[in-house]
Amino acid sequence: MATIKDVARRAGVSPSTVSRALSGRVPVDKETKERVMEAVRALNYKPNVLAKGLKEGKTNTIGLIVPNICNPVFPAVARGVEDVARERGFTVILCNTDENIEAEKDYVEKLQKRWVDGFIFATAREESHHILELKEKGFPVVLVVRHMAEVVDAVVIDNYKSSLEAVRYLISTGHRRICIVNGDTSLTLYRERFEGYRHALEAAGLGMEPDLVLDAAGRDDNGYGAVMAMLKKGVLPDAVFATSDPKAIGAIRAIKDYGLRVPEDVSVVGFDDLDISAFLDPPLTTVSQPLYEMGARAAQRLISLINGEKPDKPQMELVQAKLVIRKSVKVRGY
Amino acid sequence: MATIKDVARRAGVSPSTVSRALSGRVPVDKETKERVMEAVRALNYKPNVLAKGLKEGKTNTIGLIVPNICNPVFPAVARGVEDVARERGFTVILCNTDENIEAEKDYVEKLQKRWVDGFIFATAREESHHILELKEKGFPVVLVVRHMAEVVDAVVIDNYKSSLEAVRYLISTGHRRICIVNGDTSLTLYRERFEGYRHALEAAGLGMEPDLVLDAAGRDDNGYGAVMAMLKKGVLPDAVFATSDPKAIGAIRAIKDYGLRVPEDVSVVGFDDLDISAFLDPPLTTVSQPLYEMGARAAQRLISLINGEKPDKPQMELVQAKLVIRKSVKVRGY
DNA sequence: CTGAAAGCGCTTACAG
DNA sequence: CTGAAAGCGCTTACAG
Repeated sequence: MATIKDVARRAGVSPSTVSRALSGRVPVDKETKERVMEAVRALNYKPNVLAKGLKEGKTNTIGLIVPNICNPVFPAVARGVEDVARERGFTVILCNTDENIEAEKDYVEKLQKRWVDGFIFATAREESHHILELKEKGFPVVLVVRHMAEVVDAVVIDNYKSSLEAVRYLISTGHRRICIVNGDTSLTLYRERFEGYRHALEAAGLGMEPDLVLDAAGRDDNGYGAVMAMLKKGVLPDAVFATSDPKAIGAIRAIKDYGLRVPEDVSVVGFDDLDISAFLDPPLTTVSQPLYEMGARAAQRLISLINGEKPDKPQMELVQAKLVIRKSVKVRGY
Repeated sequence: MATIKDVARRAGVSPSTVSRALSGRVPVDKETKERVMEAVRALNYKPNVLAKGLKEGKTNTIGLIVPNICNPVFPAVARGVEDVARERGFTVILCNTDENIEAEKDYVEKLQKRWVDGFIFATAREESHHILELKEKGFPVVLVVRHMAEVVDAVVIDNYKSSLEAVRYLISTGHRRICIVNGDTSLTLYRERFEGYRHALEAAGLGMEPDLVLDAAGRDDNGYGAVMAMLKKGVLPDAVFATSDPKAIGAIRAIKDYGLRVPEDVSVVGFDDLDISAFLDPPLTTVSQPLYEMGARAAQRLISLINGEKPDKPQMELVQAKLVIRKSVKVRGY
């Protein structure tokens, strides 16, 4: 636990000089510097980040707020964040909020007090006023996966377009009765995916059948129940568009348990492209989100903000999602 | 950004008194305390954790070191850690090391210098001398998922026993040619799982066939290739014991791609019980690891250590894993 | 180029 | 019960 004083003593200089030699921002006599470095090595000196942070008012730490790291979308995002953070000398604090805004506020308050230099939120909702407040206070904030209006920097995909494209693909392969298994529509992202679905149908002159619009909005709801209930009612779609891969997995399970085949009887398209999705039965055709890249970019952006870059206006970075075609969709010869 | 001085001024007392009123550890006049609390509220004062940490030599922060949060075993562990950490007023820093010992050492060195009060490692290997060193220095350390000899506290399952039980189940359901798809045997945990396999076969008087011992040790190797290669060689097991669920998924995919059915032709048992495993086709029979609980217990243990509890000797906490029987194993009427 | 001093925001022995 | 002082380990204007 050598301190700067120990190093100074050993190198025969003052602590100030040690500090300067280490910072590199101030000219220091070459030979002095060498002596300091020598002592640093000998003592295995590591500056105390706390003291440094207290003095400088920053800690090189960022808070990453996710709904739940167990939701398979977020590990890759977190990994992207952490990789660029580390590379730039930052450390990341992981916070799970379970979509609970009060819990999130508490967390943010706790971390904010000079603990953390900025936040990445993967939890944004329309009601997330605390995020706006942070931003207004001048606190560096960036959003990922979910965005809020245009007022806060965000790294997201174009959910509307991706969903539109996925449903168009289903239509172009001969599907006419396309069911959607949607998530929590209090989230913009799921509303956008729904709009993509709606417009794709509309553009093809297909009406939207209320019976084919399913909900799987709960925390661990993967749509199995909703799809099974639909089937049991005798409603038979020729395709299911699931707005997440877990929901696609739930839908496939329900279809099979009901005694139908995927994709021969019902095609299924997912959204996410999780690691396992290529290994499902059948391998899942799905919208691939570049989750790692989104995390990485969010971290880059945040670190720029922390380093004092003042962009004229918040920027919404769109990263490219793309439909990955595997085997869960049958080309129907209508 | 009110500081303790602002509060003191407003309450008409000294900063020392504010500090004492807030700590609760020292008697303070009731009325004075009220005035202080009043001022705290009015100013929305939050103590600066950095300053506090600098003074007290602790930060209420723990480092969680995992190989890769994208490996689906770790999110649940992380969640368990974070939940109990938060409850006890701690914050968790997430570190991914990709099994790279040098990267890990760097990380640990960086965090150690009073940044972090203790570590939870999910990355332990036999070569992890730095973990031992930390421990020897008196730094609070606990291991989770993987353990090291008996010298460091750890929260793990009995991998040998769980694996033994799984293979016994396969034997008791009439399987005779049981293939194992094993992971990286430089990890104790995979060696233990292998031993369980070996002993179960031995106890049943079944020889171990080298052709049925498969390796899927690489980072993203889920065994698809190894199983497919075996099948193509004309080696046909009646069951596959996969030592992780991702490997079970890879094995199932390979078996099906080869034109065989699961479980009619080949049964499959996994290990982990991931969230999706119940929704695979067929729903996977697998050893369920209580990952969340393991994380939670590891955090409890670590926080006890941080709070100065000095157990006579390191403790290896065994949590219970259990075989969950679903539909990927066929009872064969031999 | 370098040292002595002040200060970041707290806590805690030391007096009273 | 309470205040003034010292100190945690750094950094950085201020002199020289």
